[in-house]
Amino acid sequence: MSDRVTIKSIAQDLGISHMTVSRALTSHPNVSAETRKAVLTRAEELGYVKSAAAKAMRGDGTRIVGLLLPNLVNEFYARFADTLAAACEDKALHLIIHLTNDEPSKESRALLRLREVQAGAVIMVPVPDAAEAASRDIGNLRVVQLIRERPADRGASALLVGDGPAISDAVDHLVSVGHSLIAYIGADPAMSSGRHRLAAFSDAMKRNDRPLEPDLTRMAPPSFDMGYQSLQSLMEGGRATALVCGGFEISNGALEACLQNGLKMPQDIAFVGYGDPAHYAWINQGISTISLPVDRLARQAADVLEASMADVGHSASTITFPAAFVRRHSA
Amino acid sequence: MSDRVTIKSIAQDLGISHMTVSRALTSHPNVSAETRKAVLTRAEELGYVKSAAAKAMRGDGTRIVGLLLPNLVNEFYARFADTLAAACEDKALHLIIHLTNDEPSKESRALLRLREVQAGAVIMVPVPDAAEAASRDIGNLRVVQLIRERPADRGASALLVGDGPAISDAVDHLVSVGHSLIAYIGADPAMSSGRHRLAAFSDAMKRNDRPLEPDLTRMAPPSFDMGYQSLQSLMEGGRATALVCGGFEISNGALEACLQNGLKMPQDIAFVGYGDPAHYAWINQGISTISLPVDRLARQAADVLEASMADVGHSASTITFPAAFVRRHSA
DNA sequence: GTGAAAGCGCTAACAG
DNA sequence: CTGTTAGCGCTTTCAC
Repeated sequence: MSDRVTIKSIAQDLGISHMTVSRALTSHPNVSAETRKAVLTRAEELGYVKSAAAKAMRGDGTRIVGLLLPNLVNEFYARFADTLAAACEDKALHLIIHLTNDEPSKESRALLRLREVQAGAVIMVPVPDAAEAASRDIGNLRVVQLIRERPADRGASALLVGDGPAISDAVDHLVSVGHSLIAYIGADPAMSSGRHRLAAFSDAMKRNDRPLEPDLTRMAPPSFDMGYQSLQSLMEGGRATALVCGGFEISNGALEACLQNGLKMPQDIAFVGYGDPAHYAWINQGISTISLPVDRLARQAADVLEASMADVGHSASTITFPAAFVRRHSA
Repeated sequence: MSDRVTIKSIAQDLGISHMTVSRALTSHPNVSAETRKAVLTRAEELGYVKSAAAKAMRGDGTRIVGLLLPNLVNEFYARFADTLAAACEDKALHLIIHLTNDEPSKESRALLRLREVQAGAVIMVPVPDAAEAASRDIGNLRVVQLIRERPADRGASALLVGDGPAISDAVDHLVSVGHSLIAYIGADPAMSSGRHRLAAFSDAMKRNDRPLEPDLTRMAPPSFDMGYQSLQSLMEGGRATALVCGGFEISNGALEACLQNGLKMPQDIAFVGYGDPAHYAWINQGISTISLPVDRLARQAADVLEASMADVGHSASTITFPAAFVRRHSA
């Protein structure tokens, strides 16, 4: 009773060869209608389930894809995973999720595991301080980088966000309503995304004759805590009247700090977040933010995944989606 | 170059038998130190990764576990998945996530896929209207039911939430501040969780001499939309002065409706949500809610998972975690 | 200390 | 239309 039901056991049960069973089950033409019916019926009764392991070993490929994210708590990542998982459901793909917590060692282990189960492709948010090792970890996996780009990984596709114009809009807006001491908290420039966002902010400030002040900028590996702490230290400085965030976690952390400190936005500080979780619209009569097209990113990711599962030739592509400055009450 | 690196290819490369390679790689005693070293070095150089498929086919078991959730957008599910995924990371388990959207057909397909890849166990939030078919779908998977209980699935463990006392506390509180027309929106009683929550609400009302009014209760399969619509129709009725929600999605939907309608809480309506997403604390000066111990649930889930992977004997257990009424500003 | 054979479940390639 | 053989990558069992 507890033995696995295989094509052989079905064949034995029916007194035929296992090949006939295999053919019947795979809709192969060369099987008589009645044999097929008998097989199908018996398979159903016995609760036959084909072995993915056996298929994989024959080189037919698993339909496993990996998703590496820092976490699932941040709503951006959660929404991305949600949409991607739904798409995988449709495309009959198995989605294995690994959380890296932005730690290189976890990223390495996750990639290794994925290779063990012969995942065909992986969508990943590369961890910030990518050691050289990373490119070795990917082996023959098709890689799609999300949000952040790690040029070292050759042959990887990338799904990025063009947030320069949105950040620029945010700064222009802040200046237009009278701010001149605008602070910025962002990822450290080691990452492409960190560099680009900082550059966009810096350029916009310069254009408005407000050159970057080290005193008003905070850069480090991005995290909720980093955002929280940075805001605290900024407030201790006592100069900033406005803030632009350059990262999801950072934004949530800084916002939490503002709320806990009872800061009125935009009176005490004009706040521009990063990413647009559903609840931002309802906090403090609306948090202004840089909004990213999560769903489009995820759907595109699903398409890229499927394409890279099918194609034999690497066709690394980089697609950039535009972000937008959404003005609400906090700035 | 693109051929898979196997113990055979390493063996050939080194001019030895693949068995020796296997032994070297598995720390078997009977291998000379220098052979082992040579093998290890070469394997590293070639980027050898052991085939999970081959191991699985030998009956060694994959370390795959499944997680079936309605979605990942609701913060409760996202947090649960996050904590569980982190725990799986530690336990070297592969976590495959399937979203059911509370549709029976998706649940069936997800379970089938999981059986194909020989997942050892699955944690699932059973979909509401479980046809009889469901129990057939689980095959030889170890099942851990989360939040909702489907008694039909024999031998399944369950991780439930004891929210009766918390719901009771919420009602008592509402009555104590003068409410008598208290509405309830919850899952339909077909599900155990729906029944229990309704019973708790009903009992508490009775105890306070406020028998249940059909006019003020809404029950249906739980979803964001259902919560949203139910609140609208409740408001059209114009009688309710307070509301208790009996479900995650319902709570979010009803809250969205309140906010969009510009309802002041608790003045226009005293609102008690269900589940405690981080942002509830910051919306409308704080949303009162029934708070669930997500992290404890997830950690327990991970432990149960690991236990059921190891054990041969089914030891179905049911564990109930207590919920709590968290009073904030909205009620 | 090392190797050869067998078999896990499945299908492509040949026989009949 | 149906059956036999072989082999995917790995480890267990039994030689040497």
